[in-house]
Amino acid sequence: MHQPDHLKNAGLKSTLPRLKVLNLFETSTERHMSAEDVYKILLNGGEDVGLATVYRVLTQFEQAGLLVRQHFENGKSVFELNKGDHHDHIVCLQCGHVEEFYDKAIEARQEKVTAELGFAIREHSLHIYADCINKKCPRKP
Amino acid sequence: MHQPDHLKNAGLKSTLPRLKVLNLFETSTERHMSAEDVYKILLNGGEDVGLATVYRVLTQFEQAGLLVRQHFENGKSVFELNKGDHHDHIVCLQCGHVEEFYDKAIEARQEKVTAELGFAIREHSLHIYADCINKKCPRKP
DNA sequence: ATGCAAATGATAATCGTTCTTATTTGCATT
DNA sequence: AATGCAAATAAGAACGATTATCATTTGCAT
Ligand SMILES: [Mn+2]
Ligand SMILES: [Mn+2]
Ligand SMILES: [Zn+2]
Ligand SMILES: [Zn+2]
Repeated sequence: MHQPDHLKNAGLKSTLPRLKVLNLFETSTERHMSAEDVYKILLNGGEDVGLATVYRVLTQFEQAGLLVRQHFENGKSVFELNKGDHHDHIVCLQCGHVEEFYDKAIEARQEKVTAELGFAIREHSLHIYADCINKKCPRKP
Repeated sequence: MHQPDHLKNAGLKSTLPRLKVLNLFETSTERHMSAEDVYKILLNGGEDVGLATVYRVLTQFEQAGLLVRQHFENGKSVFELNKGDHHDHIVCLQCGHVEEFYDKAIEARQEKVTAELGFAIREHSLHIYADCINKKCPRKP
């Protein structure tokens, strides 16, 4: 789907580390990954990159609009491929599984409430923390 | 409003640092303050406490239900007096001003959406980032 | 093939927060 | 009011996530 061109278009040279990181996001089953996640997965896959480079590249991809950054409550930034949409997140408190959702009614009410209070809305984050009733919830630490 | 008894009731000895911190939250015009905020305000007011103590006390107050912790996007924890309610936040991107709101419709939709996806909702955070149209928005750095 | 700006990666530094530990304090008991 | 002691404090070390520094390497236009 994404090709090296995407990097060029974003004004980024298509270097090995950047291609590795982009490829990981395109092929991984995990949509939401932290810098540490990316670093470890690449290392385990025999691809070695520097941790500092991973951080740098993730930020560049965010600025280029390739990735979107999320701030969950565990203190670390999590990134995901930019699908061009907007969605909110449900995070399982037991296994960390992340589910995405979009609710038109919620979005509309946010606009309304914010406008009524005299603000011009720019962005928002709605994070729901829950227990997934999934029988296979693996209770990841 | 709160008295030393509140500390005792929470199983906390009424020590000087704890009384200072509690009093600050009760009298400050700023409802939402970080550990660093509390520490600096007390110091400027001639009350000296250790920064580590501020962190410890804030966490204890949170556990005792006296304070509520918020995670905004700047990476630092922010605390506010527990009014016993639930509310969400609008943060001005220009001046940092925090406005509180509660919208029954949003809360209801969250329950519904989450249940439909097979989760049992525990908590959530909704943070709206906006520009306040306030003429006196002081554009704090 | 050559040159060079841009990118990398090892490491140091920073920031918010927590931990460690010697000292002090609240407070119940004489 | 003096004593005893568990609990709390404060200074600084330690920590985890992230960013900055800078010598070396790489992509890529010539
Ligand atoms: Mn997502
Ligand atoms: Mn609030
Ligand atoms: Zn789960
Ligand atoms: Zn403002």
